[in-house]
Amino acid sequence: MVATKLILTFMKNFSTLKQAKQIHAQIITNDLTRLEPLFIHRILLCDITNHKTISPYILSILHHLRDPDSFSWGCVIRFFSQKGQFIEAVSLYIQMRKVGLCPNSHAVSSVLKSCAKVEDDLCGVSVHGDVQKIGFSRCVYVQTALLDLYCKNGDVLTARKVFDEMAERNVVSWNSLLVGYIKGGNLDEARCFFDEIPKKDVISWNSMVSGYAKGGKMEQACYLFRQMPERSIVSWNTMISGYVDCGSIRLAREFFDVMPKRNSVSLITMIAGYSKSGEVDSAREIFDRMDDKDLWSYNAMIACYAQNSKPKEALDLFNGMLKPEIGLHPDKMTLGSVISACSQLGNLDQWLWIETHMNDYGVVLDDHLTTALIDLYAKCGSIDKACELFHGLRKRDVVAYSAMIYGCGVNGKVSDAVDLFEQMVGECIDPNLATYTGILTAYNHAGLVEEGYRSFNSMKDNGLAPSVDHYGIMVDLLGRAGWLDEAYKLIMNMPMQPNAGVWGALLLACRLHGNVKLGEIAAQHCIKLESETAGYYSLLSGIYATIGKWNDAKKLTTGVEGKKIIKIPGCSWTQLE
DNA sequence: TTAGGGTTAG
Repeated sequence: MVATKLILTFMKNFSTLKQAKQIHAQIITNDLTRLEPLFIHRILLCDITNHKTISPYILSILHHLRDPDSFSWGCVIRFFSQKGQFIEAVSLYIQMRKVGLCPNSHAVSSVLKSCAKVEDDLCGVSVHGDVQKIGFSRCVYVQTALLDLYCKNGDVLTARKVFDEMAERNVVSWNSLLVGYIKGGNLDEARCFFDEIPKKDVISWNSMVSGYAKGGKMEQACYLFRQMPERSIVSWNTMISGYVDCGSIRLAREFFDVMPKRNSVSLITMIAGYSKSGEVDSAREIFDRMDDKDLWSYNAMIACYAQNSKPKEALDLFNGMLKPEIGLHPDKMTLGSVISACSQLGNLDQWLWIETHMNDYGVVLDDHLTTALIDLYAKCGSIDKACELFHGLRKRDVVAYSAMIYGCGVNGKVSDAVDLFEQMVGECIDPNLATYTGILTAYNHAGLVEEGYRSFNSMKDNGLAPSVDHYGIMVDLLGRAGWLDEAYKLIMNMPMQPNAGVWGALLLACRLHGNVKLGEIAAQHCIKLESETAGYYSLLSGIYATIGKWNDAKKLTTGVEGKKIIKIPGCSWTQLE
């Protein structure tokens, strides 16, 4: 009975890893093999929030059983599957099969769900083989999990076949296939299927509304939403998210304001929406309203700052999140935004500090984070480290190549940038706008006008229309090389309004080459667009000074002092603080 | 066993 008591303690009383370790040690020393299996199963089925830390103990308990049967294995597999540890669930299933045990329906339906999540077609197919061999044809749970797996793998035809052959179906079977049709992109077909569902529940309705919302068909989504016999928080959140995705933050807010009950998803969706539309203050207002701020809320707000050029605020919030009174651990999402913020500030130190805590956070660098780091290291001048990370990537995509090309460009390694560009095209990866920003920057830094021009003109061959930033780089490149008239002509032929960056590049070039006529034109535009920037006045005054127009030069300088215009410090990739 | 929220390059 001592052991029984210990197990009950294990189930109810641990909230820290230390406690779990102590209780586990007691269970092991009391020889668990003599316990009734029922108690073991109760441990596994109990709801433990701190599941990651107890996983090793669950495995240890399984291995301490003298002769674990298929029920024990099934419980453990279900535990891992329910707690989101899908790879572990699949690997346990494989172990169980190796031991020669026949899985029960719990084990099979759980492992099918896990297969769907780990996106391994092969393991799903082999479990399907088991299903047919062992014979679960009448088990609605197993059959539904199977059809869901095929839906998630994008094979709706096979899913339909499973559905048609099912001896018994419930609403989950219908919903699973409905989502399969929706994910397949054919909304009309999905709608016909939805209309056929004999007893729709709120999930059927939500799925269909979400299908319309994700497909950008908000009118249909709204029409269906109004017809719903009952609505859950998810229904409202789906509508909000749909409006956010199509850029209608005002309509999203209307739904948000009238919904009967809100949860953290509602708030996070609004934060992301405001972030997308650049309304950082409104996002912060929502964030401050949240009572229980979890990791997702912090991630949304930190991402909002990072995406809206407020890197300092992003890092402040990140550091606040780590304080003991909040005590949250960052995950991959957090670090992605934090690295982006570091990169914008040229602050490598903050990252180097984070790196020493990676083991505590339990975050492993994936390709996504590594790509962000390539950008960070390259911008901070550590091009060799960036290169090392780039070569360690499992798969190099257009983002990784673009970051690396840009990194080579700003570090004066033009031939490396060109090689990478060609290598990328050789791997059949299409360059995008950012790739061209990188390669044009490289040509610009090296002063290679003709090569730059050729590359700029080749953008349209790849179906890309240069953005205002690409024009800015070209004007800079032409201007620095002294081709001022060509640069001016390029500006005049731009399909969009030139911004202060474009005119500023021309102004700088005029200062370098002492061209008063174009310099005055450029300065006029710059001042019109950004009158508070002092740099333009001093550039123009510099042009006057080089040709001896001292009075004009002086007038401008005193004008600046009189107006108290802000001087923007020279831009550099080193930290601005 | 099914539905709603986030991350990388410029």
